[in-house]
Amino acid sequence: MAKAGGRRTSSRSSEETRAALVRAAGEALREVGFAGASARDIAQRAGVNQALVFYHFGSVTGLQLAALDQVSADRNERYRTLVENTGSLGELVGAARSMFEEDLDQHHVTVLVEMIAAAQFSPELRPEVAERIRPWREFAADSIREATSGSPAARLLPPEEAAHAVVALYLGLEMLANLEDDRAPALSLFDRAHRIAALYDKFFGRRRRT
Amino acid sequence: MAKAGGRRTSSRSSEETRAALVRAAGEALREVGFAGASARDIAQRAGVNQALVFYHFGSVTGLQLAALDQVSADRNERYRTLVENTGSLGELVGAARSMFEEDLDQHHVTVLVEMIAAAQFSPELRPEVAERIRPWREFAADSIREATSGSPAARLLPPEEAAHAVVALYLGLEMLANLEDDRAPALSLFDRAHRIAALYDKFFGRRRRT
DNA sequence: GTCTATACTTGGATAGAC
DNA sequence: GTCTATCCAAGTATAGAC
Repeated sequence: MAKAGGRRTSSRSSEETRAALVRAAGEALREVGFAGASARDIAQRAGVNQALVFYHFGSVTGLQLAALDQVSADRNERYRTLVENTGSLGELVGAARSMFEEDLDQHHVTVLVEMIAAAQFSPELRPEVAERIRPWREFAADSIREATSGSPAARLLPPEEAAHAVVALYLGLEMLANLEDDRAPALSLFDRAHRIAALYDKFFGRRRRT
Repeated sequence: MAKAGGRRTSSRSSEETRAALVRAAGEALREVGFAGASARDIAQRAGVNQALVFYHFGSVTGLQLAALDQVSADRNERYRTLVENTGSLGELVGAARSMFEEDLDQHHVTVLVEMIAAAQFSPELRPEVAERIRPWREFAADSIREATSGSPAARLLPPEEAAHAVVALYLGLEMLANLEDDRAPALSLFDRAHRIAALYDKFFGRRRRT
């Protein structure tokens, strides 16, 4: 409240510094991983002093979590806009393929995997990371539910369970693609899935409420 | 050759020391992760001096790779014995479920995930880790190929591609189960798959060459 | 809020005695 | 082959000046 009105030249930072640090932390996680994303490394990327990491975020992991937050929020928004324009299961798979490549190109999932791997051995980090994955699964469940509503598919495999599998598969495929530096196997799988989904759409579905 | 015959009391180690270190490295990877598996930590678990890590394996990562080697070999053998007794797709899925729980209980896949996550940012580690994953995928492909031979399934999704998906899914499910400390969603998926596989067996398959 | 300086810790790696 | 001792690098975190 008292901040908005007053002097501008001197207090030109704080919020900006925090943002720069979060941004730099994300970059560091993408480029040098969890282990390499030290306070010194991140601060240098942000062009600020190392001590500010602790002043603003308490600890390095605190900052890393903030970075994960941002990546999660960005990705969720992006996913929503991509999926909003889909009306059939086939289109949904197509959107997933786009997301997959985009995530590979920009190493978004790398950040996630790094944090998950690290959280495995940090009791205080694990719940935090788990919390940030939940939106992914809920979003997947919603998308699947909508695309298969009114068809027998939901009886064979409920959307919530399908979503769990989809998220796990997505993570695994990204890991393998990064590890082997080859996205072809994954893309080929998306194409298979697309064909099957199109077949599915032919029999059921495809009733948009315009 | 010259070693087997001679004195026993003094040279009682070397090979044993190496084995103890490899074993301890695996334990460390399971319990404290890649970052926590330092030369000092591992040496203490093995009950030997820290310097021996470098004498025998050149570097810590060298030792960690040796540990991954051992885990990979152990797991592959175990998988083979489990799958050997399966003749249908349903039984294959059942075996996979057993492996999944066993891997969760003993944190075998954790080791793998830690190494994959670390390899992402280590140009010399990446090919090594990738090399050690290949057997997994080949084994999965063989199993699937055999269980679906002579059926139209292979046309819809070739065994090699299915294997890629299975390995990715398996990795992802283990990661999520560890992260959320809840294996129920994954087990429920295995049960769904089992039901579908049983259905599949009813229509095709089930011709053992006894 | 931001910087400099510094205390403290941990870990990789090697030299040299045994 | 194994141990002790040690060097050096890098990292977290804090105190205190600006």
